Amino acid sequence: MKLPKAYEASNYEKDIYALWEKSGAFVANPDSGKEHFSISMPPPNETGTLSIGHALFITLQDIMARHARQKGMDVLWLPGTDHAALAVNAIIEKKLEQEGTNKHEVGREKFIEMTRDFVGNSRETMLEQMRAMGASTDWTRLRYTLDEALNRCVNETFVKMYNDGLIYRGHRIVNWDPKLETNVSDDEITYIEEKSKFYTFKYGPFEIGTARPETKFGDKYVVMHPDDKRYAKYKHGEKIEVEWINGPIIATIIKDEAVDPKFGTGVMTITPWHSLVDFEIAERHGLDKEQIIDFHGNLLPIAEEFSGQSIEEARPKIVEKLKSKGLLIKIDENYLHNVAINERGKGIIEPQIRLQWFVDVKKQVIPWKGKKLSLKEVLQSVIRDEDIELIPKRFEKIYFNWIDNLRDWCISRQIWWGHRVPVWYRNDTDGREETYVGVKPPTDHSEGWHEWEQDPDTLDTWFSSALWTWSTLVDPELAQDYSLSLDELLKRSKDYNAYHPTSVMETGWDILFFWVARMILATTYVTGEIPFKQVYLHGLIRAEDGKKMSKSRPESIIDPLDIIPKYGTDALRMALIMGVTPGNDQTWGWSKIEANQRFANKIWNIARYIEGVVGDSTDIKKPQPVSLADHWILTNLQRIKEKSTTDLDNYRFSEVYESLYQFIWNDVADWYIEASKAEVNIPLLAYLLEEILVLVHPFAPFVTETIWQTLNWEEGTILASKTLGPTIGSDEAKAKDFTEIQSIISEARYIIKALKVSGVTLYHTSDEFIEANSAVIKRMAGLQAVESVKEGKGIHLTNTKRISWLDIDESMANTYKTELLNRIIDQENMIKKLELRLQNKNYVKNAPKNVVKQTKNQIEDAKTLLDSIKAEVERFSS
RNA sequence: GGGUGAUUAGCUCAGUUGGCUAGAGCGUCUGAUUUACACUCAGAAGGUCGGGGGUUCGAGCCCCUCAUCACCCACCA
Repeated sequence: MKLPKAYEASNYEKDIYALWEKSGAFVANPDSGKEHFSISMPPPNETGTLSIGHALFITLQDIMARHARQKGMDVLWLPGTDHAALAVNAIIEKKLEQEGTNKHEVGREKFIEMTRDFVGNSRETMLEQMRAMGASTDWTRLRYTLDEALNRCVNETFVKMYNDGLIYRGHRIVNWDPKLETNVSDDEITYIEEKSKFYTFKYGPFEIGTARPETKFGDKYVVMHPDDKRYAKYKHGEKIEVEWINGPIIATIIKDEAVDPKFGTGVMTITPWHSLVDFEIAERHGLDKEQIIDFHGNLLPIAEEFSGQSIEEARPKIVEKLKSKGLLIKIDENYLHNVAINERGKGIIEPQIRLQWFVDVKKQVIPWKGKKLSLKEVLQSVIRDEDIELIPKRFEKIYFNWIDNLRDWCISRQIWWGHRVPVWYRNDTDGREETYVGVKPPTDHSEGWHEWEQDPDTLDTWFSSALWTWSTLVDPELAQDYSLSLDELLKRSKDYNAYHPTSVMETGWDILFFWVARMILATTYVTGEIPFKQVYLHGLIRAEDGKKMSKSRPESIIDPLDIIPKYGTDALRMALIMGVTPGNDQTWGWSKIEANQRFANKIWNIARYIEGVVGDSTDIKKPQPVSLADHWILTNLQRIKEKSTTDLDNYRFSEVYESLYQFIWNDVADWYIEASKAEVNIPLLAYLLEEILVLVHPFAPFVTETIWQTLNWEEGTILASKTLGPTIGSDEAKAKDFTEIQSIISEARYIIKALKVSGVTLYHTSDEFIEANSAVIKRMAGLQAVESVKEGKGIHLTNTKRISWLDIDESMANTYKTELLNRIIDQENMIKKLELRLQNKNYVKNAPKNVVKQTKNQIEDAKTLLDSIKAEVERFSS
């Protein structure tokens, strides 16, 4: 025997993966003439190692890819990694900090070099981990967001948007992170609730509230709602003199509807430089904006004596000063408010006005379905018109809500790691300035002008990931030819034409806005096509206690690399699939892993048994059903194949997994193989094994391929390349007969067990059916014998119409009699319920005919059963 | 403030457009067995599907409402 007793995953997995990779089975072939199926792998951030979340998405996508291959499609699953600008930058800066230095000391060039080394190592580790997970990706098409061709796509997109007026540079309020010294987008911010002091100050005739007195130095506008009757006597634009922190100032009255009259006193002063709402008020009325806090979080000279002090240092002193001037009215110690922090790096956000690059989401210049739409409108249109389907559908509502709140997208970042903004500036000696926006740096040197200098900023990571579905399909060779326009480049790229739009995008719902929406935005704009037809959104994997896995609780984190060597990749994959549903989080459970390690071993042992039976048989190629069990298992196989195909097409992974589990373990192992021990059909066993291996392969690729390779029934083939074929025909009536055998066996087992007897014989009165199947019944029910007699006494089987009884003394059967009496009550209740249903005229009138017919059949069956149970009880009583 | 999801067996979860007596894994209990597998087999117990109301011949599933938990978005000076 070639297969050892138990499946030890770690002995095989590496070799199996190497075999697949060498075979080229995962390499897409656009010229194959087959229907194409393509998925872009969401490129993991190059920040170290893969997590259990990555393991989940690799498993889901791998099942999709392998399933498509089994249907005979040409599959491209394109792998890649993301440079993850902000996330990586934060890691490097932290490292520098630990080494007692910072990015300014090491300089931009050295910093980027360090980062390159770091991501290079991360990348290698992560690609190995993807292989360990069994990812059937096309490694010949591996991509990286900073590849030259992808970088070109980024620049091309930027330039195209700039020329269309969709990208502009402007002084706008942004979310400034003083810690990482960059701004971040609205979506990268999270809020934490904090208790802080809320101060009320006297401001001329008004009372104003604030949690941030240190921003108030420049406040010279006092704003109230135009309809607020309390302040009707103050006119818009009216000037009043008020005593303030550093002496008297002239304040101007502004009426604006942004003020909530019910909040506090209904009056506020504004700090346009450091608050979005204030900024917008200032914009509406053309007011001055003044910076109070610098980009490191310290006060500027406007604060006079407090200049240069940090926020934390200055705040109490400022309050003290206002108090001493008699301007402090009260302090609320228990004020709850939300503090904005940067998700990466956790710096506290200080809104600041900065000169930044933005994508205009409202300008209507994108040709879409014969109209000119804005980016925002295109985003809405593709979902509303069902060009793109979100799975589950409920995320559409969340998606629309996000778009409704969408503001212009700030795409420039002040970090060093990433795609440089493709814009250059130069001055001439008279101080005039020129700007150049282009895919490649400008090369001209004009008389009287200084050299061109590139904009120091880099682009938001999501700007480059937004192009991922198509930038990865651009031919890298062609991309070096800058005489080609982007349109021509796409047109001539074979992969782009074959694989775009991609079939499905599989990713976590947590990056629906960051990534999915932005891919739609950028791709519809540049290519005129949607990036994908469907979006399958998976949930988070929570720790065993139901809480999020978090670095602050290291014990909560499950590392796939700890699990794989011990339990095997297949066990991990199936544990992740068990009970998974789109959009819902799942809780980690060790019992799932253990259950699936056992399942892999079960498959192994089924193979091992069949291997032994098949031995050196040569005619295993012509399987035909003979016994009732043969027909039954083939009928079930047929059903399971159809079901798993449609279910997988509809992304019902958990259901497919579960029905395969039941089929293999219960039907094949516990019934069919056991029955085959009484009546063997060697070619059919071999056929069945092969079919099972193919069916489970997408879920458990390693154990199935290992079995296939070890058995080596078809020299030189690999299971990963096998397609699903038609099932051998079977007779349904015979299959149904086998279920009757199952009833006989189950009932016999049950009685024997309940009465704790052994060495029992089953008698029947020359019943041909039982006679013909006596070997299977005897073996599987654990009987001494199955014999035909003219008459006799014993405990009768009630679940079958065949007259048969077990050779057990009726006096032993009191326990069983109670059981029978209970079953009589059950059956009578059931019949009553069903008859009531039939008596209901509306039911008969409205329910589908087959449902009504089913009910009638049920009643008949129940009555037959009831009669036979009653007869048995009678026998006991007499 | 607006929105979403969850609530089904002791635990973790499935349950497709409403239609057989609501399922699985783990756990529990009772037995069996040593050449496919103790990573096994046979069997059992365990659920008024969060509460209330409604629609329907029929509701775990649809509608209303309440409760608890989790999450998302917006954000107030």
